[in-house]
Amino acid sequence: MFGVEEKKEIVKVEEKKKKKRMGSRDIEIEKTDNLIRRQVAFSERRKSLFKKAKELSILCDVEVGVIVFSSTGKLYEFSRPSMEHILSRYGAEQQQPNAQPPPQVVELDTAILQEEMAKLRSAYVRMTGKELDGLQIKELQDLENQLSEAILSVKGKKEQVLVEQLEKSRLQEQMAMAEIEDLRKQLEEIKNKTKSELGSSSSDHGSKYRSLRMRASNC
Amino acid sequence: MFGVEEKKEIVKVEEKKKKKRMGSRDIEIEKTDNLIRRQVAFSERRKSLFKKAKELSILCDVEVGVIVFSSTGKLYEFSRPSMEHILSRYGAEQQQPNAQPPPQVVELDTAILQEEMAKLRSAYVRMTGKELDGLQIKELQDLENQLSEAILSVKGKKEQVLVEQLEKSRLQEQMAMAEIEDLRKQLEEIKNKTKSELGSSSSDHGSKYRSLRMRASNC
DNA sequence: AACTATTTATAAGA
DNA sequence: TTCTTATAAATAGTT
Repeated sequence: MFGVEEKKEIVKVEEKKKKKRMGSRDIEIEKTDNLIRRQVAFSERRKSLFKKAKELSILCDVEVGVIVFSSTGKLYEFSRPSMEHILSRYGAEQQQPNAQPPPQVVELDTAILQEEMAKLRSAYVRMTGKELDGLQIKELQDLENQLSEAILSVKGKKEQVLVEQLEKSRLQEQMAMAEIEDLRKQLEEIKNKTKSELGSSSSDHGSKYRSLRMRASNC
Repeated sequence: MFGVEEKKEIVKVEEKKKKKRMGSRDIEIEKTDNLIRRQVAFSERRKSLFKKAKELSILCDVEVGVIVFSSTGKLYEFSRPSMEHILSRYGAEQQQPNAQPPPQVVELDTAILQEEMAKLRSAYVRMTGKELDGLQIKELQDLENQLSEAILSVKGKKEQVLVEQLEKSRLQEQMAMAEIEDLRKQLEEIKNKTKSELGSSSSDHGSKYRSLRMRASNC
């Protein structure tokens, strides 16, 4: 019955009949005139904002968090999924908005540490005789000298350890020999005592301990 | 001319004429069928949401923060005033529900790095033959073998570098000799030519070049 | 990105 | 506050 053009005409006529009603947003004007209007607007717009946020999150399958503090200080919020999740992710994405001045410092430390690490690794690798390309004769000679010193030092230490172990062994050996001697004497005494008091009983014990003594003194 | 009722009728008629176009939101339906549509919708709705948030904050003089994570993980945000301020206030209002994973992670990284660093430093220092206390004979022997290999490797590299330098020097020497020979011949020609065409003029040039030739052939 | 038909959102007014 | 209503905006589906 009525096409698009006709409808547009109707709207125009109505604009003439009615005074400007404006379901409009003339954002530029801050703080709507009176307090009542502003509070109403806040209530309605807040509701709409949360509704839009919800639609966005569901329709587009994304995560949304909205926080609003009214002029009276009251908190209103919407989030999907939890605000905790949203803020956690935000905090991870950014550099932790509230608090934490160290992150920058820590990062710097890490960078420095990594640089030192690289140098140390390089020095170590060269000490193993690898990655020597690009070194000058002088540097190679220094490296060789350092390695020679190191090898001498290691050989010295090895010798020292061996000597210490030897001394330790000898000491233990001597202690063992002393104990053996002591035990032998005790046995000798008991044997003599037994011999004099009784007739003849266990007679072959002596040879056993003598052979042990001989082995010990042989070291 | 036309009242409200008439207009409503017109709309009804148009609905019959046109197929369902729906500038509608049938939120209930998740994930708009195809990907393209969803991405477009996301872009448009995100923009609108931020616009609405801005209008709310200005018009009603309130604080608003909006955080959006797209399905690809990209972060979009709007806030008035700063998000830091909003989150700080939110954190104060709540019991600080947003965690601090970053600092912990960073600290952990630093700790790990420092531990690696300590190991590497220890290995390096031992390669220089220092701080060998506490090592077993077996470990000392392994270290010595490693150092021996390293020193052989370094000596080999040194020899290689020296040989290369020597070859380079010889090549340059040969080139220099060839050039000298060439120059000598040229001079000889000029000398002969000059001698035959003119009488006697500059006579002491010959000795100079002969001495040069002798030096060159001496290498 | 631009267009169109419709649905929503919203400022005023009651 | 809440409801109504005229109008501006937003938006799904097309092109």
